[in-house]
Amino acid sequence: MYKKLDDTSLTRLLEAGIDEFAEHGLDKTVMSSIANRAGMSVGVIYKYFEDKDAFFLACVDYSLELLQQTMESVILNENDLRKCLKDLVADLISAAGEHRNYYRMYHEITSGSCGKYAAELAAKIESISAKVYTELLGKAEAQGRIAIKGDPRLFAFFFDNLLMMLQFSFSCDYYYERMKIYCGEENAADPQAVGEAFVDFMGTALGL
Amino acid sequence: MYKKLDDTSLTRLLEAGIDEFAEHGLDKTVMSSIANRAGMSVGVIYKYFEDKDAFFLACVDYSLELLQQTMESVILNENDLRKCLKDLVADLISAAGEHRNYYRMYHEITSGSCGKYAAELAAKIESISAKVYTELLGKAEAQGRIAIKGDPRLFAFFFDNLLMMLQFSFSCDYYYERMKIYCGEENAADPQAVGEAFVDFMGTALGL
DNA sequence: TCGGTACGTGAATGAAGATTCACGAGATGG
DNA sequence: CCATCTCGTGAATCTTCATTCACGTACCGA
Repeated sequence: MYKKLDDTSLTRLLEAGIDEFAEHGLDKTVMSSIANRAGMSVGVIYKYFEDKDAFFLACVDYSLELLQQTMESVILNENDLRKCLKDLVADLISAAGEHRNYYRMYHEITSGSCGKYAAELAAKIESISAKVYTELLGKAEAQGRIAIKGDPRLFAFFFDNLLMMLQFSFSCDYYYERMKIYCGEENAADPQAVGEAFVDFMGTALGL
Repeated sequence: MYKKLDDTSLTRLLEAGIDEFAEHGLDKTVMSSIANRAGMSVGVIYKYFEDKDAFFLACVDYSLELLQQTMESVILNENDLRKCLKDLVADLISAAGEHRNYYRMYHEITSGSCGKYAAELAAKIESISAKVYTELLGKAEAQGRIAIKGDPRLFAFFFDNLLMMLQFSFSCDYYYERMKIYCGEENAADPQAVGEAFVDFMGTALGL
């Protein structure tokens, strides 16, 4: 039963890969399960990709593209800093819930077994978020609204750390459990509430 | 060449396990390399532990014990809140550099391939840090020194998120690369400077 | 319609590594 | 000093995949 791959099939394959990798991690994922899930045969993966690692990296790229789209759709249409921040946080938190697996992929690459790609991947991902935060902080400074003590890069770093953890907390098992322990089930079940608390927290830190 | 395991040998085995797991991750670590590194034979691991997973979990427990010792040695002898915070941060950051591998183990368990242990492990680890932060926040409130808006658990959550990321940044490859990108090489090479910036940041957020 | 090519298929192959187990070296105790 | 038991050893076994490749179907151009 031969079936030619149309142009959407590659996408289907990548998505199957993302689902499997997000669920089991790079090493525990079995190539033939990915093919199964995508409704095609293992061999085809090797027609398009060098090996498992290369395929994994392609899946990472694909999920990053989607994350990037999410981020870019957020920031550009607001003037009020606080509202801007609020929207950013709300959107990212709901994206984390909706596209759980893309964030799991993101988290997966931070793990030890991707060590050899650490530098390369960090550079690739940073280019996404740095853009957003530069813009955000730029606005704030232009408005003379914020009081950052010291190196603004460190400030951006802390901010992104927090935001990243929030996203992981709503997409990865371990961090979700951790959040429940810290904040209680009620809060963990109410992403928007956590987002608002975070905006308040950042508001204070920014001296808003 | 038979050699009886004295009481320190188990420790040696666990430490070898931690080193290997921290370096390669759970799945990529090879059991016989661990035995090699510990100077004994593979078989012995299976005399003491059910299987690879069980051994890994034992290694996690052991590294958590050591992390716990670090945390407990910090907080107890200060009255001034800001100094207390400062010491905590400085100590945790240098611990992250010195006991890199314990933190890598900690990070390893957050990854997808440990999914089935997520809840169990989160509970175990939370019991360590919650104690410290409860104490810290308790002091602050007693002194009427802080102005926490909203649920204090969320505040503790954000605080720990930040601190955890700082520790990962000084111990795990990916996060270290990321920190360099955000903060520049100079800052990444100067843990104490980053720690101080963080204390300032938290100081503002706390309304100190 | 026919010959030839392109490409998906999935069973077969090979490697890697977790786990086992028959062995024998030390310990113990009489 | 011997008999017996304990327990570490590491080569052999057994599984689990990643990767390959001989095959056959669909497509294309003539």
